[in-house]
Amino acid sequence: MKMVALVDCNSFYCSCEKIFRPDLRNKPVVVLSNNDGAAIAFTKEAKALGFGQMCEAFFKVRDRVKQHNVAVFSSNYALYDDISKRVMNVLREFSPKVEVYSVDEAFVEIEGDENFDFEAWGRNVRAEIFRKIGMPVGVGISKTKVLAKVSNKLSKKHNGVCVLITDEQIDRALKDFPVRDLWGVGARSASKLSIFSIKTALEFKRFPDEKLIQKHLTKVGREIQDELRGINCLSLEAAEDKKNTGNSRSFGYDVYTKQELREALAQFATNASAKLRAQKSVCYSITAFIHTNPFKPGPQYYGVDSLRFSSGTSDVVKIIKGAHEVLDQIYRPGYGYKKGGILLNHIVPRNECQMDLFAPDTSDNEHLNSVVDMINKKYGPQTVKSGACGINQAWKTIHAYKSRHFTTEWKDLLTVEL
DNA sequence: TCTGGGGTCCTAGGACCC
DNA sequence: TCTGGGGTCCTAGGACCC
Repeated sequence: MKMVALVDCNSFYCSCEKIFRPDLRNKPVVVLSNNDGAAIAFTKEAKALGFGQMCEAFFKVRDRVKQHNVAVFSSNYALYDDISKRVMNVLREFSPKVEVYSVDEAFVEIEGDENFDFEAWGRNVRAEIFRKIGMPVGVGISKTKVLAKVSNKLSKKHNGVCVLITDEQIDRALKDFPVRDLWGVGARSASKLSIFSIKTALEFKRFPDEKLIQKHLTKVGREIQDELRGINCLSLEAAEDKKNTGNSRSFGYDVYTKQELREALAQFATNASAKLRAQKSVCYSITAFIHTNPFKPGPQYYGVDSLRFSSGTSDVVKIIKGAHEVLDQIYRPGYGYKKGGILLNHIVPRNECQMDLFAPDTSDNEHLNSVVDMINKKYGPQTVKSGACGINQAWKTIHAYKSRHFTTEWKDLLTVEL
């Protein structure tokens, strides 16, 4: 009997911060988005105080945060990524089949006969992850991924573990489960379903006209319906290489000069090309964009364009050059730019990459790139990079409340005094 | 004052081919 | 007073996810 578990971390970003701040146990904690613009993660204590509205502008709640003594952190993605990897490694001790679905959750395949105690399995996973990492997780177990998602949501009310295996267990759970809360059903799909008087997951499961579902919700909706019926449509998948990758940021202030945009895009190109090399891939084209602040009154401009490389590349020098060429096309003086970014497209594994016989310079400077990657791995990200990225980077995102890189930089290692 | 960043999948429709 | 039919590939846009 194969079952699927969804394991997800509770208030992941906040929990990462709390690992290194035991004084914050049971205290309200909030983590902010880039630029410290909005609150994006909350502990249950913070939610109880009325925080928890996704993307609430931070300046609006700053006074209330102080008043309630809420701990505030800027987002520290280097820390969260590292904690995530550690959690996933513990999961792999429990099953060879683990699909990392996002930074804070994973699907895990469990095999067991009729006598297997799935509940105990879930409790064990929870205890181990907390013991080894200090991360609290919820575990939902059922027959399919969609049902495991439902089960996981219900686990919050069942001390962190929920098992839905028999038809009675499943239907009882689906009866009170709003269809909008199903994985894959967004606001659009939910409102379409309400036309057919489908409000709960059970009504969706039992809705007989599959062709109608296909027509309005496409194949995606049809498969969700099947998964509710216990039919596996969405199999567990091994981690695959990214098909697109990119890097973009809001700037700390409105940027007017092309020189600053050149620096920023060079930095984004540096970050994205490192991701590409880490998965041993190359890309065939690059897209760059810059745009003004859509929330500000006044004239708006959105500039975007792409270019193709003559051959597949992951060379940071070529990718920066590409970003700058696109910038030359899209830059319009006079605007205050709030955000910029780049995307790398048409990604293929490096060993499947075809060379262009007629292009003048097709060879990546592989030696240079690998030495740079090696140094940055050993001494920390950004130890060596192109001068095109600039030195001061005044445009950079604001991070006023950032914690240290406890697990990824030697200089930030936590010291404990006894 | 501020309003994130990084992805995936599906479909329709245009371009192109024979 | 008609101007094929069938197929593939690519892209833009929509929807959704965390």
